[in-house]
Amino acid sequence: MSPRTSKQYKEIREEKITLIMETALKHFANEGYYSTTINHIARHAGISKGLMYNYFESKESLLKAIMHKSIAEVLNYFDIDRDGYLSEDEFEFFIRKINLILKEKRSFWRLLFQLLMQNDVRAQFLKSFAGNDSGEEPETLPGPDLPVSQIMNIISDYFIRRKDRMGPGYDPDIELKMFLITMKGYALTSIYQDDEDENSEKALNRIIEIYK
Amino acid sequence: MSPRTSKQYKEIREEKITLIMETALKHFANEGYYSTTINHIARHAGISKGLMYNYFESKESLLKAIMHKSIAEVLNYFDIDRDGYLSEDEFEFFIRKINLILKEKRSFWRLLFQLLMQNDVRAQFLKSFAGNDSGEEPETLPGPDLPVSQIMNIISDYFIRRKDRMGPGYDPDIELKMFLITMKGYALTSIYQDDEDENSEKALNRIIEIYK
Amino acid sequence: MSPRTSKQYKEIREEKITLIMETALKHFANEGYYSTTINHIARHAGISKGLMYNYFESKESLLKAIMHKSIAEVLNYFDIDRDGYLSEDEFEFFIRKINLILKEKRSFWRLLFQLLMQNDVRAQFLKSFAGNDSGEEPETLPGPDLPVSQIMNIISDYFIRRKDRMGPGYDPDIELKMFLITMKGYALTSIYQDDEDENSEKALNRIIEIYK
Amino acid sequence: MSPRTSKQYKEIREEKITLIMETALKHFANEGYYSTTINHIARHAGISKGLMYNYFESKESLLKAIMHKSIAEVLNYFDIDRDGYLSEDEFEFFIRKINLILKEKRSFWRLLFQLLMQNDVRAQFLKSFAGNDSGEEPETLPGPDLPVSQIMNIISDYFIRRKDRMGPGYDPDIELKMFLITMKGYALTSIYQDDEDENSEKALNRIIEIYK
DNA sequence: GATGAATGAGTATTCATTCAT
DNA sequence: CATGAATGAATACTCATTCAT
Repeated sequence: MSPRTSKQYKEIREEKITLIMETALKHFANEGYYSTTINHIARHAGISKGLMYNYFESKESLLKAIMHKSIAEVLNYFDIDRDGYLSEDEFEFFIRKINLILKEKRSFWRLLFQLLMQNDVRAQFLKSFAGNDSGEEPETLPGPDLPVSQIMNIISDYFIRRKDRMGPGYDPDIELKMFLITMKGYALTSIYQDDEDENSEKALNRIIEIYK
Repeated sequence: MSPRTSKQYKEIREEKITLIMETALKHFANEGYYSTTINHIARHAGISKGLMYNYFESKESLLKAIMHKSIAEVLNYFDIDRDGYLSEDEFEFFIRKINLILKEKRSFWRLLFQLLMQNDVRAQFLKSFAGNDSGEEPETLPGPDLPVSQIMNIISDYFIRRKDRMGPGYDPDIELKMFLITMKGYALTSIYQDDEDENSEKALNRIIEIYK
Repeated sequence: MSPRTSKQYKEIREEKITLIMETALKHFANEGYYSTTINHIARHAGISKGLMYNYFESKESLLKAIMHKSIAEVLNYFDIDRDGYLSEDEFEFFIRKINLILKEKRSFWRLLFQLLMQNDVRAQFLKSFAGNDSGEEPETLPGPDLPVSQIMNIISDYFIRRKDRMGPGYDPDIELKMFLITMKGYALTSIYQDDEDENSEKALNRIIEIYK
Repeated sequence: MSPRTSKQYKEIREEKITLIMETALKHFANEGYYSTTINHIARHAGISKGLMYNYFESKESLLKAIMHKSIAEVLNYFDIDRDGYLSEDEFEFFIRKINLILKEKRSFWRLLFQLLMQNDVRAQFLKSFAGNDSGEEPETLPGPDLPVSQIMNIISDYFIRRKDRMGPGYDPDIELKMFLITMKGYALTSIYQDDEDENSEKALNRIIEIYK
């Protein structure tokens, strides 16, 4: 009956925080942020409503925490701190990585897409990301300074460099735009597809074939 | 002195119904269905809360009415009752038409995308459309018998026929899938783009170039 | 195309008033006063909502008008202005008359019973009828000075006089009370009985047999 | 510091549920179901509106819960599981018991009578009780299998057996009907009588005298 | 007289949030 | 740290009543 050490407490805390966030993310993503009640989350997480408020100030701050964390994980995944140069093989690798992360963090992506569809939320996101000349790919919430624009720059560079390999009439801006459109469509298709599809795999290969 | 004729009443009614539906659509699309209150809609439409309920049974039935009408308009636009054959030029025309309708009915598309992101709603939509082998492009609500699958078939045929013009290694299934992915990405980009972009026009031309 | 005479107008007015009151009474009685909406009444009477307000100030005043009229009719039926003496045959006649009027004005009675079950309404009724020693049989609404207590007195007298015919141990107060209880029960049974029942007839005869 | 035990929680819950139901019953009975607002109930119960909805899904379900419980209590009171035989003394006991329960559960009876006066509600009640040849004494809501018809049968038997003690010309059907009418009238009089009346007591004795 | 569109006060209901234990 | 009873502001919805035509 000795009291728990503060280390144990910390573990419990973190465990619960993770549990709450994961449960919430799943339900936010599937049933929608507004339709998901705190009660619902608490029940499915097997905890009490009150406990949630021990860890998160409000429903909205829970949402923000989830987005923060997810975005950080996604960006981490891309290991951005590199030289900023994308070789052809790295480009293919990059796309395949996106594919993986789409499947792995499907709930997050669903939630993100969902949130971006509301004007006020989208506006807030866009403010968090300067350097995005076309408003393409706004990615986050009141996040910290997130290097989305860095990624965008690297990709942009890739398409500019690619000009050398492609024939005349190649317009990097258009190709970049087409690539972004395609990836957006691919993402949307992927995260709302319930069963794995072999055609998806083939489509991904085709995308690589076209834009590599 | 004497009461209005029933024709006059009908006109008033239809005018108000249109006003309400358009106001609601705009706000549902921009602020989200759940975030938009009936009060908000009424205020912006310049009418009272009560009047809305003279014409629509509930907030949800208002939503359904909007979706019904919009879907009907969109499908009408495509003039489905043709021979079911899509020539190359018709294909281009078709894509350009989609582009126009995306811009013209932006609010509807925003709302549709938004709704489709919620599992239960999406499920309902998908049930309304049989013959859609991949679950692609589910389009409606408890709509009437809607020819979305017909359109899908016509497009599918187009890509199969295209095999003759393309070299070996051409896979109609994959090309169709790629086309759908691209159109989805294009649509998503288009309806959430605030200002018109010349690159969009060029991207559309590129899409036609690639899939024609 | 000559304008209607004021006499014709009056006829129209009275016709409509009757129509509205009868329709309202029917629905108040069957679905309850609160559950019956003005719309409902208007629709079933085949008139507009507005017209109702030409003739009645409010829903409540419509109710009061109905009760007034019905009560007047019922009292009329009893032809009170007699000598105040009830012979044995007149007593039987009186009971049979009640039976008839219960069946003829079933809707009114249903409504009356219903209203009397609400404290505030009942209180208002009781105030309208002084001279009612036991609070029994309160009968009306803000009616004019209605001779319910007169009737009560006549009946009371009847039971007192009856003492002579009955053996010792006969208590007029108790017999009166029993009679009132029985009639109340008979009324309740009668007005909520959908199909005519031969036993009802026999029960009525039994009541007469007992209390004559 | 530590949360309440689940036993404590249960107690609190049950206490509040009882409080809400009793408050609601009182007001439903006196002011009528429709005229009684949730706000009104909450205020008089000294709780918030919201709490009511923690325990009851809706106003209607609160009503149903009240009826269920009351009916169960009333039936319990009659201790139905006996031999199905009613002796003369038991019959007297039975009537006196009814008298007691009328006074003890006055609010319930008022509410019941009130509800039975609305066609749709009455219809629902009647469906809950098969085997009731005359539609007399319909007693409940979507109740469980309630032995009202059992009671009716026992009473019916009593009146049939009584034939032996009574002279010729005795008709059990009519006597039963008369008894039911009388009891209905007695009940109605009793539950809407504000002050206790010695004549009531005498009337009850008279009823026993007549039908024993 | 007659109509029904329009209003808004009132009602039931939901749900994030607080807090005593 | 943990619980769930309790709150009340916000929201959808109803319906008697008004009024321009």
